[in-house]
Amino acid sequence: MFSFKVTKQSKNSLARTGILETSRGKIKTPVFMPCATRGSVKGVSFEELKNLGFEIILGNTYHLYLRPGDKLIKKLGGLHKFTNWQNSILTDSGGYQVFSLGAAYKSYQNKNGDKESLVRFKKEGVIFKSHLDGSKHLFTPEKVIDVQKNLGSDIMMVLDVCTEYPASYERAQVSMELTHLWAKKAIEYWQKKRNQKQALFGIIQGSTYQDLREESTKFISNLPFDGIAVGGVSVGEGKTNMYNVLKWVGPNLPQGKPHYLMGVGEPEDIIEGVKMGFDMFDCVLPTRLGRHGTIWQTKNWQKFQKIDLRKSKYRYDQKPMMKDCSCPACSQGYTRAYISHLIKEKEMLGMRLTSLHNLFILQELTRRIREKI
RNA sequence: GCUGGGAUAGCGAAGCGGUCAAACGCAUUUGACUGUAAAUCAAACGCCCUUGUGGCUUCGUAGGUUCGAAUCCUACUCCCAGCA
Repeated sequence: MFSFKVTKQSKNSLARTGILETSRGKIKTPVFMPCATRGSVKGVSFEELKNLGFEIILGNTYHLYLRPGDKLIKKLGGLHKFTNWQNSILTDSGGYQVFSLGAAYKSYQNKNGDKESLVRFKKEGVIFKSHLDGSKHLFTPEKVIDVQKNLGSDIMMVLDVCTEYPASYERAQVSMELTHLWAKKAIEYWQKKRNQKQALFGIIQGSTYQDLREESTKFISNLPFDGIAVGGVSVGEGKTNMYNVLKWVGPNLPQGKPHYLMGVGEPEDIIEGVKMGFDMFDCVLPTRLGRHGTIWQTKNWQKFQKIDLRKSKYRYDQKPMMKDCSCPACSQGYTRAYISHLIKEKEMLGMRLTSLHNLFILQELTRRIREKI
């Protein structure tokens, strides 16, 4: 089952609160979804996620398909049973990997030292070379649904072409059109193979071009998807460009469906996204920044700043990561000095504590946003 | 005391006549990170500046050989190992 209900609409902006319901439970929106790309939110246990209040996490089709394999996961009872995470799971399609493996081809070298691309586009799908062993794989819109069915996620994403930045108009257009073709094929395939448990979201592309974004919004919104996502943002285009995209797309999204801003992000970006009518967000930043030693701080939950705990000025700093913070790390009395030491020593605990803190920040931010709306 | 081995930038450690301000690793500093090829990556790291196929001073100390020395020779100082 899948449903979405808007519970409150702000008068000042497009912001709204809602309830997303999957067969695993209800999710209050706006929501931030931590990334468990390979079936784990790096460094954080599911109990901790649950205690932080997260109701849905993200998995990745590409990664789980390669290892341990969607067939294995199916055999072991699906991703929820496999991971022991009993709340909702959204799986990304692998479209972003097409982008990130493709964009990185310039720097990729094979065994012979030659540069080669890991990705090749075709009309029916995309041929990947696994970053793990170089083996070739074909992802089609249909195949990606099959894989996500095997994973048993609650929300599936269609295969899209995540356009890199900067992209020429022609390139953005071609990518968008392929995305649309795949979206159509996906929804047709899904209608034949539909089950009652899973939902399917479409993805809008169009890079930083207003007419393309508007066209894509219309096209994707007119297909019978359960939710609408915006992709191809936070790919290096910068905040101004991204906020423009939100402005072009946000007001034109179908009101009754959940709006998902993919790959975002920074606390300020989430605030901006909510104002433009988005309900769902995901991002690797809280855990990645955390592992790299950077944490978010805020005083008023409007403006945020990052501090890098690797810096030596924190060596003697006995304050918690953030003042008056009730995250599992700060509230237990862990100091900057200690965490700084752990990070520099590459001790796992350090990364865990910073990840927990950053995840808490986003969870608390969305909670406050919901309250405010 | 004798016999070997050694002393290189913050540390470890290459180099053993020219292309050496000196590989590499660590540490340090700075920067990046937005649907995770990311517990990662990039840059700086003797001193100076007009930042360059730039200038200056370095490879235990002091001399010497050589057009040219971190690299060869001599003396000295210190370290380490074995034997007395």
